[in-house]
Amino acid sequence: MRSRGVMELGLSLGDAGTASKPCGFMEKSSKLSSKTNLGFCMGLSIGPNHTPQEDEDEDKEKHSNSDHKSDNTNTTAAATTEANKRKSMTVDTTDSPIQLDLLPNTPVPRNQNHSLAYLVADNGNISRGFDVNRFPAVVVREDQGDQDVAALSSSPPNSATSSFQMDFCMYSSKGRSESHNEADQAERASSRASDEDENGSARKKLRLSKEQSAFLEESFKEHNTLTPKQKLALAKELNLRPRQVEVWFQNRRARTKLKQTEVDCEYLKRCCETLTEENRRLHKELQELRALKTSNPFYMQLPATTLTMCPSCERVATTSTSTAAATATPTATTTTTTNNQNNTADPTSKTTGLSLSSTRPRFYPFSHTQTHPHQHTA
DNA sequence: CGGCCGCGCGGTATTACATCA
DNA sequence: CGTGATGTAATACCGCGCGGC
Repeated sequence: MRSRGVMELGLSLGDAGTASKPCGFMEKSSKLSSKTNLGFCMGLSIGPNHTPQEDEDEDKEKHSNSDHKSDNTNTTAAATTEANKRKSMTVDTTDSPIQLDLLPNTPVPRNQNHSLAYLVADNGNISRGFDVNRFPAVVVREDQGDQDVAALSSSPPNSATSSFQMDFCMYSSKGRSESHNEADQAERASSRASDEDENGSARKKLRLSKEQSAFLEESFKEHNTLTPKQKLALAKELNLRPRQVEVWFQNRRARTKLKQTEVDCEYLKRCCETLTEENRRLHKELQELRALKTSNPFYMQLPATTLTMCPSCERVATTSTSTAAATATPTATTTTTTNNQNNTADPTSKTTGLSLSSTRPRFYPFSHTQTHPHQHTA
């Protein structure tokens, strides 16, 4: 992991990025599955079982072969080659467990028009839908002559999303908006499918299920960047492609940063307002003192230390030796005791690491006296 | 030292969904 | 209630820079 982009403003978003427990998300699978009717209870993986070492090897292999390369490809030729690679990879069943959704409740299938023939629920219902975000259609569908799959598979070889368009599988959509009924979703899915029939290059981008998002969120709380191993494990756990997991984390980091920037902007805005107000107050105070000087020359003959400023609350106060002056000029002292609300919660002093203290007097020859115009609770 | 590779980030396009008139 | 316009969030991609090898 790099440290380059880590919270340049020195802010922390709570859990994000604080934990360093490796593969913490691995511990969450059971938890998540139990609390959210996560659908994938069983996987019929055609490939061998994976040990961590195998995952690592697989990771290496994928990186040497992988879809990731295309993201950094600058030439069209290379992109085309990579797209072809990816397309061919979708036939590889190693990473393509057939998922059986065992949810008792029957959620709304998202893409009902995609074949449901392979879906088995524990109550015996044949139901569910395919999630185009999941496993490769070719594995189970192409030999069925499914026209949707045929349409999907007809993506241009140079389409950067060709493999993605073929990624789908059964899934539970229980968490999705309940405002959409089955017919709705089927209709929309059908619409999408027909769009693809017309234009095979249409990008297929469907939202992750709530379960998937929640799981990713939990993982993000554990660590906001992923090692290749973690990425692989997450992808397997959620039945997503590693690239999807990677992209999700990238976007999640971007969202975090954006939100933090907004918070910082608010902070700075308030600081600016506070300082403006303080500046105005000080100007006013200065004018009053000047007026006092001209109207009451004797006042200025008092010792210089009679007007001091409290370093903690930054109010001008009069000492016992200036009682007469204070009494004579109640306006001045009243004005200067205008409370600075930010003393107890200086917005710049917390997580931002920003400090406006340099804009304020740092040292005052101040000593609290009995005539201090206010009380400190500290 | 330069090239390659992997990765993160900023920017942006695209899509899905929500809200409102 | 249905529908189109609009806004927002989510997902995905591209290009670039950086650091390690």
